[in-house]
Amino acid sequence: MLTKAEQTKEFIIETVAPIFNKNGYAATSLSDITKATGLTKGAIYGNFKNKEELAIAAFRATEKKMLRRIADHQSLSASPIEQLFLVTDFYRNYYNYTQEIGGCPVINMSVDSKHQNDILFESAKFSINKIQNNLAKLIELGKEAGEIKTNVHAMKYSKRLYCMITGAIFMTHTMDDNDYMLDTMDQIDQMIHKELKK
Amino acid sequence: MLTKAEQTKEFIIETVAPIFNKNGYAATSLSDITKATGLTKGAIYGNFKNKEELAIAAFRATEKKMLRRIADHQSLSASPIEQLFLVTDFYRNYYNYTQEIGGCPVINMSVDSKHQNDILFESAKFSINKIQNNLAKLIELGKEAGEIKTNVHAMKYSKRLYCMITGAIFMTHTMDDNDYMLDTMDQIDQMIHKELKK
DNA sequence: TTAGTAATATACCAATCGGTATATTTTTGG
DNA sequence: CCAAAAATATACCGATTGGTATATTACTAA
Repeated sequence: MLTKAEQTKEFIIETVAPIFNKNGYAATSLSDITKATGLTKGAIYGNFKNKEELAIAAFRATEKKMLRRIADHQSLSASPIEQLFLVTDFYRNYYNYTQEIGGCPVINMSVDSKHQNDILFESAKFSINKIQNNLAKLIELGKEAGEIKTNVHAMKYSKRLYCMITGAIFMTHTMDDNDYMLDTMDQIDQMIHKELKK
Repeated sequence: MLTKAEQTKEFIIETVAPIFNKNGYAATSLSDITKATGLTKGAIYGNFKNKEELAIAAFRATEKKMLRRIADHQSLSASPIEQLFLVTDFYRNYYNYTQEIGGCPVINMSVDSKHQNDILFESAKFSINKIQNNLAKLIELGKEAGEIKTNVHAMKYSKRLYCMITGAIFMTHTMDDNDYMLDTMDQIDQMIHKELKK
């Protein structure tokens, strides 16, 4: 059972996460935070050392949820190559999902925190590495399962895929046009069929 | 001949443009601006209505320079398809170029201004449309010149190319790894050879 | 050279910033 | 139910924010 304090802490994080994600660190003020939560500065600073720590906690929570979503969707199949297709499938709905939380947390955080806050920037990089490693692992498992050509360079393709994905995320959000995403995911699916599949 | 006032105005823009690009709008203060220029608030506000107008002018200047650079590089060949290859060539050096000015102005501005400032956000979108239209025009000219298959959908490919490019820009800057860019440009070159070239 | 004007500097404004010390309320274990 | 402790609210802090009115300096045309 969560104590009252832990509940409050989680409530703050959940409430402010989309605000930080939308506005960025500098453009999110303590008054934005108190207004959104209905709490006072005393409550905020009783639960977090400072604004920076709260921003870090908020990003971590958003990231965790997102990675969980990918993992859950992936697990709909046990076949590695099918899981790759499930990843592109996940991103086909990514715009709809991230619109609600104020955009892609990884892209927003990277751009917002570069030149501003090393810890937050490293957090964004860490997220990217996790996702890329996940893709690379799927490719390796696909090789072991005999589904993917053994001469495929897993990390090279993983980076290539995620690079295309981030481009699609950015363009989709900037131009408010999910076709960028759909077209890119179709491209990646074709790539898997033609270049990865045995 | 530029009057003294026009010189000052241009000096301010040139000086603060990379600061806004690096830090974003909210994280750039008037004191950052006066410190960097060595001028006082009186001089700044004598030349610009407010911080927002200065940020707009700064972005426009950066964007203009960037588009000029692409155009200049493109003009090294008269052949449309060769010009497409010159575009990928341009982006192979893009990381080096944009590092100096604090990152890609289009990506930074889009992420920074979304949910914050409509004029700035529209400026970023406008830049993207310019670049995409340029690519689409090259494809159309390539068709007319008999270099590119006539059944190629120009705008569809233009969007696809720029989508991949922005992904590469983002990843390159975030991971501090130009391989993302080089690999993506190689991919695009192959795409031009296999899918566009007659 | 000078008078008028344009450009810049100075000094100031209220509002807000992130943060804290302390008072008050709420929760918790016995 | 009660006392100790934990959590939250209140009231405040100095610093900084974007912006402005006015004084001063620099430029320009006659």
